[in-house]
Amino acid sequence: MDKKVRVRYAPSPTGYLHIGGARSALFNYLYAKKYNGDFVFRIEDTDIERNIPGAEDSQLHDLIWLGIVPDESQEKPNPKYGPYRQMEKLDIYKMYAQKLVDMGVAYECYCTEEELAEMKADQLANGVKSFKYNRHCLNLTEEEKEKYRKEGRKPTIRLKMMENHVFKFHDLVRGDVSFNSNDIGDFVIMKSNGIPTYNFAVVIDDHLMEITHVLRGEEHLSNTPKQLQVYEYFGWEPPQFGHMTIIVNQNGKKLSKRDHNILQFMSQYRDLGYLPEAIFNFLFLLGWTSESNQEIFTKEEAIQAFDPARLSASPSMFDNKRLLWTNSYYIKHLSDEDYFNFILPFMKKVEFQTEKSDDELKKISLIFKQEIHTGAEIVELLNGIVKVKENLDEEEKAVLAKETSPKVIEYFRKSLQNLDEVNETSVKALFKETQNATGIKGKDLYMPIRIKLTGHMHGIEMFNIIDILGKEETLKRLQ
RNA sequence: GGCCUAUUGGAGAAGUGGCUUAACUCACAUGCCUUUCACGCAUGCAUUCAUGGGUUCGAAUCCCGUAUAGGUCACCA
Repeated sequence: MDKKVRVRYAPSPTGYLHIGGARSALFNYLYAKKYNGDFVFRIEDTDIERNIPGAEDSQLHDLIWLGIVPDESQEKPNPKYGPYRQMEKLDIYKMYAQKLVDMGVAYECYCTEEELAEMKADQLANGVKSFKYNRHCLNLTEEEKEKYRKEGRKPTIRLKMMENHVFKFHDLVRGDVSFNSNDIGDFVIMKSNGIPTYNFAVVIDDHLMEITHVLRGEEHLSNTPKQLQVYEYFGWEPPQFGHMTIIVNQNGKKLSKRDHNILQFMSQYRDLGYLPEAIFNFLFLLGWTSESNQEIFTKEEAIQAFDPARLSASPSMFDNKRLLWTNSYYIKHLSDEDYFNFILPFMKKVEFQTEKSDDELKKISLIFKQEIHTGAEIVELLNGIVKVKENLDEEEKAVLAKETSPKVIEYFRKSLQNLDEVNETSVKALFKETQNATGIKGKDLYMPIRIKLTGHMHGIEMFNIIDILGKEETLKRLQ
């Protein structure tokens, strides 16, 4: 019987859920669900200086918001596989590192940061093509070690790479990939503070947690041989790896925190009124395409369709416009009830002239359902109606200055005053009546009134504007 | 610099030797609808697959070189 599929998303709690992190979590999740496996959420918190309080909880909860719900996490531990924080397993790493030392394939290294930097500079100066640790401490005697210790030096533990050994593996995304061990220097597996490095801790964790498949960012591709070396020494079977391409911005550069054109964090999208389903769908198609050219996927459809072999091996550009399009699609297809629940918090930010009941708000919200791309847009659109734009531009002034305009406005205002009920039919009839009485029609008829009411030449239908403003405010503005 | 990877329109991309005079979606343009904008609908948008060679009856698809871009070479993950 095949092993149960187990995958993981393992962020370091150095920040909030990032768009790229969400994407790798998504693909791992899809893979697990497609094969009825488990999706594990694990914390890689070995860089104690960069950890941020609260980051691990927000990472987890933003993921859940997106619909990517872990089967195991620090909140839902399985005793067989926990703990889910690396800092809670320090003894375990220490024990495995010692095993490697005892096997003679790992050794203490007493070199200081300065000595290492000097070594690197020397190698570079002597035309060495790639920097590798020179194994200065490989065969240290007990006396030499003791001497270093007396100087106050704390050792790291380095893994001794095999000689001329080819690490070959089948990458789920890229196909067969191989590296030669000669290109890789002996790397640190335990830092001098007793905490394991990433490349060591992942291996121990993935093995202990029985992880079967690892989909991760391309930046890990060249870490893979190091990790394979650890697997090899322990005689463990490595998981299957797949390296996804990175996300780049419009300039083809890797997404960085300094990129202000692209929102980086999930919470920012939530606050702006993006729907989790839309982001899920957008992320799904960032570097992955379906055979059928389908563009809109429910979660279930995505699970069924997903195949890591169809992940693109070339960088994916983050296209804001496409995200907007996807989100507006999902907004349009919300039921009126769901739409209202989604949009209400945004509408509450608008200061209407008169108090609005939920029913009234609901009616108003529906006017914009086909139009908005994000929840936050409705605030802007409504404010454009609720507040008259103060400085008219030349074109707008010209419309009001036209000799026919005062006539239209005056007649319309008076008739409106006598109107009992304001609704679509009655307002339309009013325009008809104004047209008949003044002999003015088309743009000359509608534009002056529109500009008088909102200050804009474009916007939603007039009866809706009047409805939102209320009769009293409308009359005031027509004065 | 070493190692690894990628390169199809404005963007995401399909394409794995003949069914491709390169699908589909977004963007863009035009037209229809409409008092206007948006929505919706219709139409248009790569003689060409980074580039130079080669293999083949036939190449975007296979091979080699060149260019460009990215990743990595930490006691960061």
